Amino acid sequence: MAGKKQFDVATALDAAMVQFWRAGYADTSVDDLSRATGLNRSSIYSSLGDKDTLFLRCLERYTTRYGDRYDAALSRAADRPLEAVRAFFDITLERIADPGLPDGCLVAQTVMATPVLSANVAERAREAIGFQHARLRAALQAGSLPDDVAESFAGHLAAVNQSLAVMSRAGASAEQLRAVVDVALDALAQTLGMRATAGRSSAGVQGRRR
Amino acid sequence: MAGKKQFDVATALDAAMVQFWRAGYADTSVDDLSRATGLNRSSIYSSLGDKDTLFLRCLERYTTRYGDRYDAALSRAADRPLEAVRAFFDITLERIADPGLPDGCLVAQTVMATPVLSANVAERAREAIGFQHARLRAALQAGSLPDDVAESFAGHLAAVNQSLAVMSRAGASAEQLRAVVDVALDALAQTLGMRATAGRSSAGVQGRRR
DNA sequence: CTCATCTTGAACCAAGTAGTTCAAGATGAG
DNA sequence: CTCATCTTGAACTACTTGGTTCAAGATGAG
Repeated sequence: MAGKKQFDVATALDAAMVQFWRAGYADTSVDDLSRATGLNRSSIYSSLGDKDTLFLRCLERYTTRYGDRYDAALSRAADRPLEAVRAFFDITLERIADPGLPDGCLVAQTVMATPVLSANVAERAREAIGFQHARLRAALQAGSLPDDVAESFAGHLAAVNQSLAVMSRAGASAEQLRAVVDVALDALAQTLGMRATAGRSSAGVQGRRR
Repeated sequence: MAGKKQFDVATALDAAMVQFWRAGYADTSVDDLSRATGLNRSSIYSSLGDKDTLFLRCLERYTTRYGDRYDAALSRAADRPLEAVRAFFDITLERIADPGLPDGCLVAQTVMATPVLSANVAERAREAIGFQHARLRAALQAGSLPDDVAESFAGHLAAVNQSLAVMSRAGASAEQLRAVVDVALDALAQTLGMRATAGRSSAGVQGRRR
């Protein structure tokens, strides 16, 4: 298997991303990456870069992939802000429920390791959290919330979203995570001036599509 | 400095705890611990145990220390549930604001590293989160919230508390963290049947005592 | 077939890792 | 002063880490 052909870089990047996502930067050796991607050490080095740059590429891959989905979920915020935010959290909940993907969140994982990571990596992770906050604020503003309320609520929702990463790693069930989100959604429904419950249905085990 | 005298084990444990807290298990070498405690490698090994047991001792130290404070804060939940929960979050916010202590939270840090930690350690960290949930639930029940509401709200508040660890590592300011908490407190005030705002004052830079 | 191209496995290196041992020295109790 | 006790620094082992190099081989294009 050599010659002109090449392995699928996208697949390899996904595998590396999942490895970093699961174990974090410090706890994944280049050997781990080799095993995860099925690529040789030298192949990784030559075509994926060293550990640091590879991690950066994985982080970027992660943030743009899910960032796009979060944006899509929030796109209907102007019409139906509550539904939009619910869809936003569904992205996270479904990702966590996906058995083919690790628990937690690459960004949360990376942010927590900030004190021992390179400056660029730490900055990128912080940036990702900032984006999350910004897109939630924009959505809430579009949903006709006053600027200051949108600001503080967006911060709260971004924090709750990150908390799901921690709680999922702590072994919380899908229902428990859903309950965490539902309380926030109820609060949002309240401040949006609605009276209907925010859909804190008995939920059941929520889908595992992805 | 030898003979019959001995160094202060408590101080050394605190130093080791802070080191683990800041950098996490994987990213602290025994050399780091030696530097942090001022103790020799062999002294650490002989009187503090190997890295794993030392970490466990630090985790225990952390959870009981702050666990006691959380309990104290929630002790007035029966009379004034809102104030009690606010005091609960103040423990966390003051800890984060303390310049002599790392950002984040040892428990959150540990939980996030669950997939690469020893089983006992991971279990201990999960347990700590469970305790947090339990003490919040008990407080809300004492505050005369229905059992099911107390249950889900406790889960939410425990999650928000953990989110502060993530957000502080992401560089959030004290005011931003306070805002995250205030939204949750507002929601709690609502479901407690109160109408007064939950004290979302303009807060100011909150104290740094301890 | 031929040859340029790419991948691979293995080896290597310097540094760091956890863990352990021990002689030398400092100290305080008697 | 004497001596048992404790700490210390250094050294050592066995292993893993990230990073790099390179000859051998497989492959496909011409």
